[in-house]
Amino acid sequence: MSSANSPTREKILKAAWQLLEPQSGSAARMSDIAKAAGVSRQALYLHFPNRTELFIETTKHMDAVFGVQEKLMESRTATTGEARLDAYIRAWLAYVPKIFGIAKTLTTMAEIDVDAAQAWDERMADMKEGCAAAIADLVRDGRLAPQYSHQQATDVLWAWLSITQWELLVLKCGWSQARYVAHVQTLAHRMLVAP
Amino acid sequence: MSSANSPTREKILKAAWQLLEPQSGSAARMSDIAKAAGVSRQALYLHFPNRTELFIETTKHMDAVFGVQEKLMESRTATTGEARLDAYIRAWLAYVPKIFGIAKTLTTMAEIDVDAAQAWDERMADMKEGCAAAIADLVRDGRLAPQYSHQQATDVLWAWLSITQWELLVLKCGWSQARYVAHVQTLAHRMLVAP
DNA sequence: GTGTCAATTGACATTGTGTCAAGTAGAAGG
DNA sequence: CCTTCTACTTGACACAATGTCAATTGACAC
Repeated sequence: MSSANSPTREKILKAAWQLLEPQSGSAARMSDIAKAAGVSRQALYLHFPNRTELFIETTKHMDAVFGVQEKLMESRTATTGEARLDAYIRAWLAYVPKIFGIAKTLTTMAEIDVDAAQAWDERMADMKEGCAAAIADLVRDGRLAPQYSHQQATDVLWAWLSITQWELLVLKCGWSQARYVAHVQTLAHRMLVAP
Repeated sequence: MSSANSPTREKILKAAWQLLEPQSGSAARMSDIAKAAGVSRQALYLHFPNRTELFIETTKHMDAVFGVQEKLMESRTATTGEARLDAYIRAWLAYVPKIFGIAKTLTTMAEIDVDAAQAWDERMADMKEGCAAAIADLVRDGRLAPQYSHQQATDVLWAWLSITQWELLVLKCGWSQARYVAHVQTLAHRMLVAP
């Protein structure tokens, strides 16, 4: 397993990341990653116990590089609940295209692999907390639409921000990223915010 | 490949269907299906060229048993566009829980297998046609909300009716089926139908 | 009876993951 | 200069799952 930040480990993570990029078709085998990283296949197992764990660590690595947590936290600085909702939607959706490749891979693996499922669920739970916080501010301002409970509003916002939803409209229907963000924001305002 | 409706073929399809049922964890190997069907593993290859094709045929078999096409067609009999929209949403969402297991399996396989991807895409394209037809009736009645084009309205309705969206709210968030149907219908009315 | 057809049996190739053991190269330190 | 430690390589192997192949069985029809 060796030290947490060895250059070889970095090379492997970088290669995995690159191979999971949306365009490069998701069949990233251990040997592919090893070749891309310029190390032996066995070196991968010196740093990660298995394929699943390698991909989980890759997502953590991406999170660290992009500073997701920080970006999502910025939405906390908004004064009104509505502004916070907008900021959160914008910040999260800006992140989605970057993580799409690995997200798809992990969710696919989650079908069979319990660890992958758990890692993914945790990730989605984190995102949901952000949704809940934004809705909480809306409630505080007395602006949550009356037909939704706090919990239900959180649930639907979370579902609208899901990566699969982004995939359907942006990748399969060809919407632009900008149009998609505008769409979700409209949706959130019209359905969740009281007039 | 043998004849299209032999009893063995039926047994295999039934076993595959049963093993792909949502609750029974999606790891359905060829040997599992053979055992469940009470035939040898090789018998599967006498009726289906490979695992992908077996699952594709299983979905077709389910469609036939449930009579999806007919049920979805019934929404055509609605007189107003709004009624048709409601009917279509209701008919499709009633079907989703039944096909969830195989849907998940096929979409997972689609990540690696081109044939599975194509079969799934075709299925989703069929569903989208139903969306387009409902929206067309709305347009005919002059009731489509002005901010959406015909195409965009079709796209969003299609995305809302996606199986993954159902999965998020019903399976992961624990919404009841009835609440979910009501939610999507509210969404469609408030966002797509002009006041 | 004989032929035919579906199904079984058992062996095998292939691909990918993960494990293991022996060997190597280089840096650190005496 | 020599040892020793560590990270990495090499090559072999076990294992699971898909898919292929050939020989065999058994039932039914003619």
